[in-house]
Amino acid sequence: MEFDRMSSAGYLLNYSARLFAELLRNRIAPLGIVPGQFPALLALWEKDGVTQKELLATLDIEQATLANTLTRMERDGLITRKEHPADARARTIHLTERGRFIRDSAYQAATQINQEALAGLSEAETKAFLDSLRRVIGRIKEDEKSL
Amino acid sequence: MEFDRMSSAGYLLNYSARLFAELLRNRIAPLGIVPGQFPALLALWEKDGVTQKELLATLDIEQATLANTLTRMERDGLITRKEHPADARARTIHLTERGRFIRDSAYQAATQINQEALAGLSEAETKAFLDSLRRVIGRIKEDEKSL
DNA sequence: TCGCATTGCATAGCAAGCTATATAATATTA
DNA sequence: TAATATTATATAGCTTGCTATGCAATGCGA
Repeated sequence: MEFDRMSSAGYLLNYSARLFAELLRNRIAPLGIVPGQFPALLALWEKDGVTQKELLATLDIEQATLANTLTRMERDGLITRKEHPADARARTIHLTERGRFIRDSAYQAATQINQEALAGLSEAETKAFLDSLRRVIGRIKEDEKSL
Repeated sequence: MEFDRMSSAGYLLNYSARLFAELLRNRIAPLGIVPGQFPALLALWEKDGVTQKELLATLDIEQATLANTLTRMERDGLITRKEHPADARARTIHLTERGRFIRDSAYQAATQINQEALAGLSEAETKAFLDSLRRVIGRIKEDEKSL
């Protein structure tokens, strides 16, 4: 009556994010990776051999979340971690051969999912949609600072 | 280079959903509730005394997720569960006084958050944005069926 | 250079989502 | 009506996010 979920940006964003994640999960399962590993993989495909701290700086998650994700990625044979040559606290993160190998298929999967999910929108609508998303994100991050 | 997160609907949706949830979490913390309880509360404020199955039918989550959320809501003193008069397998779900009491403040908090987060968009842009979200959701759910 | 602050990472513990499976009660059917 | 199927809910175990905290190594200032 008074609060319609389907008119609430917060609700719609949560729901669509879950649907997207599910789609992606199904699509990349054959590659042996899961959605939470995607951002870290993207970053490592760009630049390998970095420390956790350097990797973290390129991602929008918390340090503890990344540490746990990296542990699972190591368990799954996607990365290895070596001692840092100069700082015994740090470790450098390296893609395994498998981690490197799946790159193209993973890109393709993600690109396809985005295309399919947005297939109902025109090119102009898609542009506006992504732009609105970026502006909403920017707005919330501004807001947070002023707390 | 080849895959820019900030142009990926999936990434932007995940990120904005997390930011929204964080905002909501902070805003409703004083009420003693958390974001995951919101949809169930909305439904119960509309109609109380229902079974888990009836409640589930109005939500977009899985049965097991709801069962766990209800257990936490009971622990937190928001609901109680009574034996169903006619079916010993089922239980009816009832808001406590506290669960009923926070209704208006919770509505207000959610409404405010939506407004603030969308404050950078014009009315027309907001409309288009919500409409795109609903269309994307619809599209993915269609897709899923044909798997 | 010794002591303290900072830094890099890990761990604990929680929420909220999922799938798969268990359990008990009810309903159906041979 | 006895055996079987279905239904309502709960539980186990996983991921992905979070905050708070621990711990060891490094860096810096007196």
